Amino acid sequence: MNEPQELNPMERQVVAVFVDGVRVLGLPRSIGEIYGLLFISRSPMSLDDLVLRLKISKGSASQGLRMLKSLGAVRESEVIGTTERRTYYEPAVELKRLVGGFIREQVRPHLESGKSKIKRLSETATDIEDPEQRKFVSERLDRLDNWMRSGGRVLPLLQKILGQ
Amino acid sequence: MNEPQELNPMERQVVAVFVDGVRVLGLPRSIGEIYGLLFISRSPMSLDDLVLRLKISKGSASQGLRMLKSLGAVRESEVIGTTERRTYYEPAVELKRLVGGFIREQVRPHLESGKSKIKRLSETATDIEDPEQRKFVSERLDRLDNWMRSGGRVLPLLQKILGQ
DNA sequence: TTTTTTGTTCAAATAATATTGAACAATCGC
DNA sequence: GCGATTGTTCAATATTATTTGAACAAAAAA
Repeated sequence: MNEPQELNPMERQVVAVFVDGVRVLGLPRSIGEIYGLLFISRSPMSLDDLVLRLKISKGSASQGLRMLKSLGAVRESEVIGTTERRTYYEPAVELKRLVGGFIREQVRPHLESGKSKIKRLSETATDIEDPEQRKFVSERLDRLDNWMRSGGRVLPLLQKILGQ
Repeated sequence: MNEPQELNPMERQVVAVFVDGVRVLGLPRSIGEIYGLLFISRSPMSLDDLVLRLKISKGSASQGLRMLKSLGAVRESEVIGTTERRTYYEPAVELKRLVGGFIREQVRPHLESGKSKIKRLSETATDIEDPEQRKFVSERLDRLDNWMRSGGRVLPLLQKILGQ
């Protein structure tokens, strides 16, 4: 009932590509390992499968799967016709969905919190005594606000374009 | 000849916004501190100014400025009419330029190396014995390749849109 | 030439982040 | 109920990334 231990070369290299990929996105390596292995596997895998094949701890696998679920990057697969208690996972492979999840979970929250911080700063800026200084700071804060707006406008566009 | 030490509240908060911002982009905090302070300062600053006001080491400031230069996010400012030896820096504040630099330095290289890794894997995949398995792996690698292409296509668009 | 100023480099120290694993909960089957 | 299975949580630990600071180089001033 044990899984074959080692990853084969193809699996190893695909996993490496994803490990690299998620690092660019600022996500932990285990996320890339898990998603990468699911991506190149023909059948859904359980938490235990991942632990055995990737040689990571149950804790890592559990947390990694949780994050991948929240990103919409994996789904629980219906294993039909068995009295199987374990849940099996398969990767979501539509780029649109992946990008959407990343934007929703990782990008939007920062944009929002940034916007509100800047708004508060802009209000503070009106208190600055020196008119020259006040003008300068207000201008810069406006610019910052514009950046955020641009970001906000670009995201849905991104999703649209990447959905073919 | 010493700088005023502490950042004032406005400066502190603007710096904090940028520290947050660069973290999302996977860049070190010092980058955000340096750029943030330059962004909200009316006059260009030297390396020493940054060290004094941000209380960071000369090493950090030097490395941070180097990276910001490579990203096109700061420029050396011409301080006219003085026999000043120090170089002074001012921020590049055009979103287009910042996005362009980030894409060029941080995004493109990863996209390129990813593409070539996948290309190599696709060639390897043709050696897989089992036809079903070969088909599956090839499909997935194709998909991966498509993701990369989509990414490549989206970048110039991004730059265009963010350039107003 | 010697000293001072300005800035860079990089090994070591530190800080930030991710992973582990043991304890715990929940659910199933007996 | 009781043991076995599956999965979660989180404090301790390991790993990775960043920052520091001392040594160094280059160029100007004395």
